[in-house]
Amino acid sequence: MDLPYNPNDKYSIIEYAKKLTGKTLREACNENILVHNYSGKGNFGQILEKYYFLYEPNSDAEPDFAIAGLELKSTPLKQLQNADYRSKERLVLNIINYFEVVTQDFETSSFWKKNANILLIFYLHQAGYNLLDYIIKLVDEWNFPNTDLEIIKQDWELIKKKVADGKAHELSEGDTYYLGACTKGANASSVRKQPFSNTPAKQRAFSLKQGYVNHIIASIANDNSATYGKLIPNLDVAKKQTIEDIVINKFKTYYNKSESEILQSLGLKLNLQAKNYYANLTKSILGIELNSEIEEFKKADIIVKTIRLKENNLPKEDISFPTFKYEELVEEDWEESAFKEILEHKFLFVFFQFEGNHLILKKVKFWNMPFADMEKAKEVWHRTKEIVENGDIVKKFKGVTRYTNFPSKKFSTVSHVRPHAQNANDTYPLPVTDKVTNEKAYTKHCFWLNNTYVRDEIYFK
DNA sequence: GCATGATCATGC
DNA sequence: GCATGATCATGC
Repeated sequence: MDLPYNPNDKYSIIEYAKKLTGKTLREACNENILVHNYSGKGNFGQILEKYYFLYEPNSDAEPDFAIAGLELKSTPLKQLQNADYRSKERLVLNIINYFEVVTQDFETSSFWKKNANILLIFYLHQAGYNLLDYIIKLVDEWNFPNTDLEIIKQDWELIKKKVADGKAHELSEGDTYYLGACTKGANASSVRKQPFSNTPAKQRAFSLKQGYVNHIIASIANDNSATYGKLIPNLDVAKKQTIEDIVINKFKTYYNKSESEILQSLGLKLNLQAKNYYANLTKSILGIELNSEIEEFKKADIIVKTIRLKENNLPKEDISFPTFKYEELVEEDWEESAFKEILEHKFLFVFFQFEGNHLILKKVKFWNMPFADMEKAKEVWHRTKEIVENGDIVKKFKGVTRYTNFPSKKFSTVSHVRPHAQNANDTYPLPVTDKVTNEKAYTKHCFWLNNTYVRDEIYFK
């Protein structure tokens, strides 16, 4: 069959692909597209392959254009209030074959064979639109810069090691920096065997973190609106030190110094009242300009939390997360819940401790939630969902309705649910009317990490 | 002194 | 106007 491009020539493929820019699938493909019978997630890509590139979708280990060595990926964008584009999600690459990965080296791995050179098609996802009418915004090839590739290789090695240790079922996206092991499959019961344990493991795929995809988007779109400072300046450094090594080394210089001593030795004057005070202090210690973002943190979706410990080592406050909408919570499954999504991130904790009125830098710690604790967080989430579903939020106690049934600190060592609102009248609608109050809305709440959990499982470990 | 509920301040 | 990080108030 005659193709409108040469599938053996990378530049011919890219040139043909770029004609998609500004178009929808409906506009770019012939009318056969109207009888497509692809449904469910991933069908944008399948339609693109069959009706634009004119080959049958497959699940080969080879790149989609094998001779040209090019893998085709289409992935959604979302648009921010300020009109900027961001990735709507992580970029899912090939499935991790647990039996195969432990026998491979990175350079000859099936991951690298398939994904060394990717042709990316970014389309704007718009709620309520037929996917044939999503507008394709950006098209270009992507090659990994060598410093990024070094980190991706380290991530790949860590995933391999976890499988080799018989812990494929404990994999988490938070384990790694740029390359994640994300769940892939219809639901939590999509499991498969692993080589060194009898415990079935969830099906997972290699994926690029959302923050990394944002970096790709900015790079392809030549968007230089944000400035970045690097922790890792070049490949030599990347080969010798991990992100973690570099950050901890830089902070170590200031361990056991007070905030004012740190500011003084950095020659820094910061507004203590400013909301970004701690973020700026962190940047300064890491040698990043205050008006710049930390490139590696952005790419790895790292969440930085500054903790102030009391003299007895207990964090002064619990850690809050964004409020949840009751109506959305009851529609979610744990696996794709907003709470789990946050807990799957890599965190950097910066610990200060009070000595009288002074705050002393004690240590920094990279952390992601261990598997067993994630299971405990899941129980808190399930209990919360159940309470909302049953309209069972408000509890009568001694005739007074000032308590809720939401899981408190007694329910779990890991997490609890508390208000997080402007005031008691700052509410979200309830999917089920509360049985006690007959109210159809309730004060905004969120999940919190218990301060005792932060002390025992993050600070002391 | 902590758990729980409530609220504030800043910045986008 | 609201999300986010931070903090306060009360009662046990």
